[in-house]
Amino acid sequence: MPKISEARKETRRQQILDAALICFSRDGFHTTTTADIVRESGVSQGTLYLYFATKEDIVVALADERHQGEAMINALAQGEQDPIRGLLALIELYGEGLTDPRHIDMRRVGIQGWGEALRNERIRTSAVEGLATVRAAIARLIERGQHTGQIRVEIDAIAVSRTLVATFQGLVLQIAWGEVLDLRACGQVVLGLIRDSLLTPEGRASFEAALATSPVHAD
Amino acid sequence: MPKISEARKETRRQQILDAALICFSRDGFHTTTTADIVRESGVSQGTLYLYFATKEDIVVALADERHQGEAMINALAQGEQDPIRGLLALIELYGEGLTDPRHIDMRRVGIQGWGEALRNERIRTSAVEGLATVRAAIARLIERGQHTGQIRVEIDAIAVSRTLVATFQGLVLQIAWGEVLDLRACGQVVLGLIRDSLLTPEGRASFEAALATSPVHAD
Amino acid sequence: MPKISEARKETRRQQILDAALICFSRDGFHTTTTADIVRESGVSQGTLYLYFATKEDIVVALADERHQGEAMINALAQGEQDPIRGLLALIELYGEGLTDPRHIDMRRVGIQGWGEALRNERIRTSAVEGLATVRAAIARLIERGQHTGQIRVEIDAIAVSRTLVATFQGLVLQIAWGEVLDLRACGQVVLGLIRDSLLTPEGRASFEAALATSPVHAD
Amino acid sequence: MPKISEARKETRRQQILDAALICFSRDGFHTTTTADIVRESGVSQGTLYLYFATKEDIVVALADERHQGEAMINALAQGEQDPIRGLLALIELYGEGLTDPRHIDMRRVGIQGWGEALRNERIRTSAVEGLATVRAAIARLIERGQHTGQIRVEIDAIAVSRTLVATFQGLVLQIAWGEVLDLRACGQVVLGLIRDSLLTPEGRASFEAALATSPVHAD
DNA sequence: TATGAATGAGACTTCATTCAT
DNA sequence: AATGAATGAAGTCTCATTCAT
Repeated sequence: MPKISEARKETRRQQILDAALICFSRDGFHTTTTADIVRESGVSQGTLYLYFATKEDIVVALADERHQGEAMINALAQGEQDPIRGLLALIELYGEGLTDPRHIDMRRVGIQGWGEALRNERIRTSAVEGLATVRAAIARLIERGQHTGQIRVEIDAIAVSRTLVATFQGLVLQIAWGEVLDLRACGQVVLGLIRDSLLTPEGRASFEAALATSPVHAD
Repeated sequence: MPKISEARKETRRQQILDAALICFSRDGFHTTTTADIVRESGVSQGTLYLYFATKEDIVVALADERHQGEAMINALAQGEQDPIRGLLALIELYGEGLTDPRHIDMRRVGIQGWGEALRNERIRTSAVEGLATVRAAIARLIERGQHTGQIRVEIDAIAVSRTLVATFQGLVLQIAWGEVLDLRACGQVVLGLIRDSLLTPEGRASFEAALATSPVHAD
Repeated sequence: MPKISEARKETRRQQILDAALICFSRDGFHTTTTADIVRESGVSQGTLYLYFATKEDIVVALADERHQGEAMINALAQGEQDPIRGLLALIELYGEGLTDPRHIDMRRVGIQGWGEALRNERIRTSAVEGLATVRAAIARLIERGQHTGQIRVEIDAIAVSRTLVATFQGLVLQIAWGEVLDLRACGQVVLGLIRDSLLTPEGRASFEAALATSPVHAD
Repeated sequence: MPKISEARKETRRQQILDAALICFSRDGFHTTTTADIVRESGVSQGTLYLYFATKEDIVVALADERHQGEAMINALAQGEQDPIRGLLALIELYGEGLTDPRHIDMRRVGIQGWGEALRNERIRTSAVEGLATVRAAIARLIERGQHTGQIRVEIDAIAVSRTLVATFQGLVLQIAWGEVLDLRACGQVVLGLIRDSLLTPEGRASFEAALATSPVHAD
């Protein structure tokens, strides 16, 4: 029987992760010391190691946390009946996530994680799974669109999904660097790709209809 | 009159940078110790600091070196008379650079640099300048294409260039992670965007002609 | 509530300072390594830096510690009702301090500090304050003696105090160098200065009386 | 037969010592690097070691150089026929040396040397010999005064000479620390000691006569 | 469960000295 | 005789982790 309730334990854990996110965003994984996290979180040095075995575990835990958010977003997109609508919903959601100030630390830490993932098995696994989840969601939407005749059958769903995700990743990076970019205009470029390159004439009709009822406008 | 020729000095410097690139690619900036670089390069601890004042200076020097390569590639692209041909040349060159095994360490180190750039002024400057160089080259090609009537005038050249660069960045990342992706197919997606979304009917003629004489095939 | 009592903490700190004093006396500030202090004190490298932020801080702390001892000695001297007695008490105390084997390391380190004080603001401040404290005590005794008519009014109290302190400093140095000197005889020279050059006839009476009840004999 | 003339060699050597003096005065022995001396002197790193085997040798050479100056001063004092005049001449000369701006670096380096002398045999030897030279000169003057009946026979010549030198040392220190002190007044204290405590009535007559023809005035 | 003092391995950097030219 | 690039030992300080309380 635990002396401390499961809920209280989770609160503590989250308290540490929140602090770590702030530190990592500000100073990077390696420059951040456990002492920094301790200071930021208000727990003691010893307590930190009661919840995480190593500093690396904190990094991994944060990577996994990001992942969860992505899974949620996708579920949302798959819920759409019309695959074109689903695609647009996904783009819109990710587009919003790109600039939402509440996620700025997450995005910054995520970019650091890209580098870590090159050499850290656990982090790469986490990153690649996140990538795969989104990619699969997009690919499935495209395949559904091909079945419904809205998307051209000769389109390589995998390649498109990879490319779209790549574009998002690059935009995340540029925004995090403080580049001033017209995200709306970039979104139009992506929508242009979909409309002009992917869709069949029937698909284009759904596309226009979807845009009319969506905050993302085509021109 | 220097006892050691300027050339010899440059060789030494490069020797250190080469070693550092290998180490950084393998272990990351922070995990790599100066002792590692010393071991890899064959120079002594003291000599290392004869050529670079701090470890950070080595990182920055590598960032700047990458940058130079990019400037060269762009000059190449601007040489093309036909803007569409120039655009395709750029895409082809970067596409090749994406998988060229000689640059694998550079790409891995570059990705680490993305994270550093978030917090290190000198590295961000270097990274952002590299980005700007490529972006500007693409934007100029597009604008030239708009003047020649090959590219639709309502296209936002800046947004397209940013988006294209973003896509490249994302693909660099995915490839570095060891993701197995059909780069040819992804290239087709990008070419599709250009052909279907950017070009005028006249532009499309140049496009087909250019592809016919290029290693990147559309079908 | 601290896990470790304030007293225990102070003990640790003193333990380090004691070790440092021994090392500095033996090897000098610059030749002494933190490893030496660690070895001598029995604490670990890490612990050393838990109590002192830098090696220089240890040096400064030792300088300040010396200072405190001096303040105490002076309070003692000011307690004397008769200024002549006070003066003699001071001289006697300092004379004893000159050869007391318990303070040998302090004196040696103090001399090193004289050199450091030339270039180190914090150490100079500490040294100059110590000097000023003693000087002021002597000057005040002299002024009191002038008011009571025991010391000639045309005497420059400040100059005398400075000169007396200077003499002490020089003797400290010579003794530390291992010079074999007859400290009793040197004391007589100083007493001679006071008796013959400073005192009024009335003062001389107190002087003789004071000597008769003091361990320093004029014979 | 040397390739380089003895004179030119000596010039080089002095050039290095001059630079070292400046560096040591500014930064201290230990903080000064051979690179600093090289920079200040204009010779090369290699050349430095052509003239001095080790950095310590430079320090010792400077200590010995100081020493020579002292020997000269004393010869001057011993030239005086009248021992009282000689004593006053010595005091005057040293008093001037105390503030002469041309010797400021020498005094600062000398003070550093006091600390080094505690642990470095060669430097202590040099320092102690310098001290002994001056002390002996003063003692001899006093003994001569005792023979001529100008100085009281019960005076301990050794103790007085030690005490006088000590006073000078202390004043050197205080001045080097930037203490604002009335050197004239301090000189009067020392003169007072001599006149009131050391001299016989006959001696006092010579004393007054000497002062009248000297820049150091008693009243 | 919580604390925070203690640890010690190891990182970066400096610098006196050497030696090939 | 003169140079200055090269060396590598050693120094200061940091920090992830442990453990007695």
